[in-house]
Amino acid sequence: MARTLDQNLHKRRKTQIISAAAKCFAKKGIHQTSMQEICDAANISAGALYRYFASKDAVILAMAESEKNANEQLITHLDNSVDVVEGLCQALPSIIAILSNREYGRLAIEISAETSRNPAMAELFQSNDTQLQTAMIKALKAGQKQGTVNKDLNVKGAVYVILAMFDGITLRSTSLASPPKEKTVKSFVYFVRRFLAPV
Amino acid sequence: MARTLDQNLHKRRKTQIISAAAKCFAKKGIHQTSMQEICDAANISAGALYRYFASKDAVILAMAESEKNANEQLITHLDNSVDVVEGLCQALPSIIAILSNREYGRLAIEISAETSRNPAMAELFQSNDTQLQTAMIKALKAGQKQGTVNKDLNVKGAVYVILAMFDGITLRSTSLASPPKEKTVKSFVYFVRRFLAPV
Amino acid sequence: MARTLDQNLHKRRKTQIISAAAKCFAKKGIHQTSMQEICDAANISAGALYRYFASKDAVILAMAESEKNANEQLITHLDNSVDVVEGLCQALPSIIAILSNREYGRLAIEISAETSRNPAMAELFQSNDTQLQTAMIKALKAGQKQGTVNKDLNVKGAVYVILAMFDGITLRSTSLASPPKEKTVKSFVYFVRRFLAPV
Amino acid sequence: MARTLDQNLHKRRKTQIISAAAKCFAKKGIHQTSMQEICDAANISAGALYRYFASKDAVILAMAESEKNANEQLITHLDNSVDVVEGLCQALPSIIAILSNREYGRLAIEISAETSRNPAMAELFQSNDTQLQTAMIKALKAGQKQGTVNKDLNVKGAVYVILAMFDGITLRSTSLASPPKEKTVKSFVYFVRRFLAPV
DNA sequence: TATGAATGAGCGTTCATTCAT
DNA sequence: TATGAATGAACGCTCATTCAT
Repeated sequence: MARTLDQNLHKRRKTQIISAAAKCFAKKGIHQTSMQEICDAANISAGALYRYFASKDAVILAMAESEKNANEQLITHLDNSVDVVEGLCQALPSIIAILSNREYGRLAIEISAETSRNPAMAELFQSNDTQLQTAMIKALKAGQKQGTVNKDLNVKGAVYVILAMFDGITLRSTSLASPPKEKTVKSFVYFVRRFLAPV
Repeated sequence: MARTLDQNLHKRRKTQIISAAAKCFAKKGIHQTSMQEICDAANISAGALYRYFASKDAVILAMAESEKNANEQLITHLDNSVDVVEGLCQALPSIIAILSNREYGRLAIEISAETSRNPAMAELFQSNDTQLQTAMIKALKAGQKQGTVNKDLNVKGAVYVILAMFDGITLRSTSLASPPKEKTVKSFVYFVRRFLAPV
Repeated sequence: MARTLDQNLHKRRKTQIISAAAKCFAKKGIHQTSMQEICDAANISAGALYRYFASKDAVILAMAESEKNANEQLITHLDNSVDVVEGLCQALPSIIAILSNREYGRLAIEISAETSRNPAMAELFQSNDTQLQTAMIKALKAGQKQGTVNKDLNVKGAVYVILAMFDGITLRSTSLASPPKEKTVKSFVYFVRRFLAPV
Repeated sequence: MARTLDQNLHKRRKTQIISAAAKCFAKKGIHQTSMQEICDAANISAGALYRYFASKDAVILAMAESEKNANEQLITHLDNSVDVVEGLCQALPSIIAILSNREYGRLAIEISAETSRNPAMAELFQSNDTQLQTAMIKALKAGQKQGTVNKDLNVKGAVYVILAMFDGITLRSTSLASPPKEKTVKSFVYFVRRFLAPV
């Protein structure tokens, strides 16, 4: 019982720290955020933070790990759709909404930047991405068998194109002043349908 | 005359510093690069650097400014093509090659990250992007008149989609272990043609 | 009775903490050892430790106190010998063995270093040393009466010389890679006999 | 010229830092002295100190290196004496005076403590000691040939005994309240003569 | 104009000690 | 009594920036 409480507390504290860190990182960038700022945001002392994370790098990594939820949502969505293309097209507005969320986007870019220099982050990113790719490839191949996806499509290439598009949406909507407008979203839907659906 | 020489020297020194900074930023990230590292890479003393740039932020901004060349190349290319779609499709492999260049990509991401927090950077990014958007919109509209571009296309949306794709390529090829393979490039070409060309 | 048990427990806990501390101090040095390390070595919580010792300084002092056993052994030995010189010479190999024991030596040096800065430690050291000096002086004077010790000897000075030699053995055998070899031990015996025995 | 000035400045600053550090280390102990305290004592800023020494460990090592002068003085003295034993006996009072100097002794003990845990320090100590041993062995063997040193002596062992005695003097005079008195010094002289001189 | 020594605030991290449970 | 989470000051060290030369 005490054990359970302890572990709960431990998890709660970690979550509390990670979400404080995520906010700070999104606002100021990973390397411009000091541990003290994270502590302040999480309402704990510096010493306490180090009971839960061994270093700033560990906080960064944990934050990145906790960001993979978006992917998981998308995968679940794909798995549950009867027609991949239509499923994706219907989901697209809300996917784009997530991708263009300011905090999500800034964090994604910070993580990307970190990825090219931190091996642990790179591994994490790679494995997340592979998971998403695999799920999409499976869904598209199934679609090709079903006849709901263009049979001439190079599936791997198509997945790359779509994921690049997603990443691009994230990058642009944080760098630019405003997120994609409704008309733009429609263009994305149009593109995806035209690209994936049978001719 | 002496004045001209002076100004030339001044410009050359600035360029030298900026390209040293760019290399460092790509290698270690903007905020993990110290001014001393830039000085060393540029073969200049700390005191001298500050004669050319008022602060680290000024160096960052100047570096970002110097990175807009890629855009200009693309714009020139579009202007010179008779058929936008075909022109773009032919240029695509080399565009993708540029976008997936490791140093270019890392710098682009660093700049993106900076953009969401530094107003001067944001303005710069915005203006570069608008320039590119405008050029592409113009080219696509011309194409629609010419009959080389699908008339049903929402041109602004299409441009957003294509630019997102470009940004996505950059982001993915620096975060992932390897740049897009030949087959993937073909998928991009296939997509652009299918998306833009008349039905 | 319960009281007695309690006090026994209390003493046992203290001993347990002190010997854990001694091991840590010898391994890492007093000031590079954290209270947490002592707690871990003693299998006790931080809170519990502070029920037995008021501060780290108190632990250090108690550890130093517990180290005076070596002296007591030596004193007992001297008291029991009929001929001081021969007694000492026979005991010398095992005394040297104790003095050159790595853990003992390191602790002794740590304590010495502490002694020059901590008045309580200094007092402790002084009193231990005085006790040993007194015992040796007494033994040597008795020897002079008996005729087993050189009558020309300035007893106080001789004791200083011998104790310095002991301390030197300790210092050298911890700083140097190896303890004194058998031949070296013989030299010490030769020296002591030549120094103390009647001409 | 500028070069020479620079190097002079560099050396002067290093010396200034080392002697400030030595004072601090003697007063408070190596690990209880903060870099800030050294900076304050040397009248420079933290940043400046790190231009001259890469780390606290580097300062400690340099300080230890600068302490080997005492040895060198002794070696020179031995080399210049016609009769080793008499030379040593005459030098003994001033050697003991050096060894019992408060700052020298405290530093020596700090260095000893450090030696058992820091490989670089151990190597330094070892090499200094070997140098001194070698010089003394050479001098004693020459003495044996000359007839001024007891021929039965195991020279290596004798050197060990004498050096242990020196170290012991250092250790005792810092731990104890007072340095050895004149009578004690006489005992040392008596011992050395009796130990080394021919029977 | 160029140099590089100097500054000092601020960084990530540790640890003796306290105290709610 | 025992626990171990929490504190916060202080640590070793870095770095953007300044300025005497």
